[in-house]
Amino acid sequence: MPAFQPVRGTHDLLPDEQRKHLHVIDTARQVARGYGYAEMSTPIFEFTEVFARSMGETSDVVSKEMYSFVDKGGENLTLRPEYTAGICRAFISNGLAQQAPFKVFAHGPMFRFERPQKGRQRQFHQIDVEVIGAPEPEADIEVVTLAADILERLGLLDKCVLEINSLGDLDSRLAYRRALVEYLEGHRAHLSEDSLKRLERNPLRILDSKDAGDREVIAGAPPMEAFYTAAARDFFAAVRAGLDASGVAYQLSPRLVRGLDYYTHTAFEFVTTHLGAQGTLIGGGRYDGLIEMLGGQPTAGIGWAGGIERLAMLAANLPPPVRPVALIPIGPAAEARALDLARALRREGLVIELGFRGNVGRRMKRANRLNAIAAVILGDDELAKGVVALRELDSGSQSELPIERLAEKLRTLA
RNA sequence: GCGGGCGUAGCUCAGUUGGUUAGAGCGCCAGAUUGUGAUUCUGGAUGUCGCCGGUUCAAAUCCGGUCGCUCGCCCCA
Repeated sequence: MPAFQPVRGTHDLLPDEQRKHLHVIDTARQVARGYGYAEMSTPIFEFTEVFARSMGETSDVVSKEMYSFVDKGGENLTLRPEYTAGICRAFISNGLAQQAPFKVFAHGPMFRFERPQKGRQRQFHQIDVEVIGAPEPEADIEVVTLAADILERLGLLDKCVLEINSLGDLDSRLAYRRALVEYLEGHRAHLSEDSLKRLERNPLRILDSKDAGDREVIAGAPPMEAFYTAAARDFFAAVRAGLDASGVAYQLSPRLVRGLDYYTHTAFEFVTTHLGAQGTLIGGGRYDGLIEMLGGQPTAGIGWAGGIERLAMLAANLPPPVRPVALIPIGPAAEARALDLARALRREGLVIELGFRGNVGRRMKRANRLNAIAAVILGDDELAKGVVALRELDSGSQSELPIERLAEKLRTLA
């Protein structure tokens, strides 16, 4: 029988990899807490409509990348491809409008049926931050600053660039879209095949194209900012002023657009050149129309998501794994005593590893492999004297000490 | 969905114009050391050469298909 492999685009998070993920999550959680964001989770699947309505039926994610299925009750469900829609759904279903501005941090697995690539898997993981019920530019500033602080703590801020843009409010956006389509229609002959398709579904994305021919056409396109309403222009100016005041460096990217339909006003990405083609570490923006699209009262919102795999690949400052203390009993009497001793030491907060089998040599070898800081050897001789032999594995020095002083001594080593 | 590269031991990889029993390093196991790791020395085990088919006297090697990985397009975190 052939051995099973993990499903394409999925990966096991073995302890080493899991440790990196936890480092990213813990760092983000701590920084978010400092900003007053509480942690929450939503279910991994939702009614398909939650995503279809919010992200837009024509977006690539909804139209061809969702893991959708009909459950045994006949419900149309989808494994979440992103976090924002689910959190907004939760905001509505739990009647959280009273708590606005509702500020949360979340993390978890996401699912998209895409061709796997470096930094792109079918099951991947995100950290996520949302602020719902805050129409003020201060929310944009806070959310972006929070992202920058997380990146800094991970040692990544100097490896990426913050690009920001404003898509304007709904009126600005519709007016600009009309003007852009009109301009692009006049240059059809010079557009790439991909962009011709985008012209129908999501013309703004053409601004983002990497194709050389497209870029020439785009260079002559009307600028988005010319279509901002006065309110949209003021809003964006306030956001930029706030980032300046916070000392967060950014680059204006007039052609930055995002792939999901719900974005308005501020759009931003922290982009790195260290990861190949999938260079967005954190991306997000404002989604003032989204809650309403999902059936709630008109409510402003802004947030972002960061790819944990991508962040983990680059993150520095990874704390080293905890070094255990190996407890090595010799003989039946000592083994019985060791069970009790191990529990007592763990209650003291120490990390105790009991090898389950083998002679002293084998257990010492295992202790070494686990990078144990010390081995505590407990045999009949020691038992009779009420002591243990303590061997510090880095130096190799060994000494005897009374068993009741062991916890205290081990704490000084760790 | 489209294009390029790659699949040999647990890991990283070598393997000549197709030619006998497929190799190295690391790791693993055992012994030197039956109450002491790491270091040193000695010995040992481990392969459906991704899979299926074809060419050939002969295939890890050439050809086709397939699955997987990987890089890019696309998309996005």
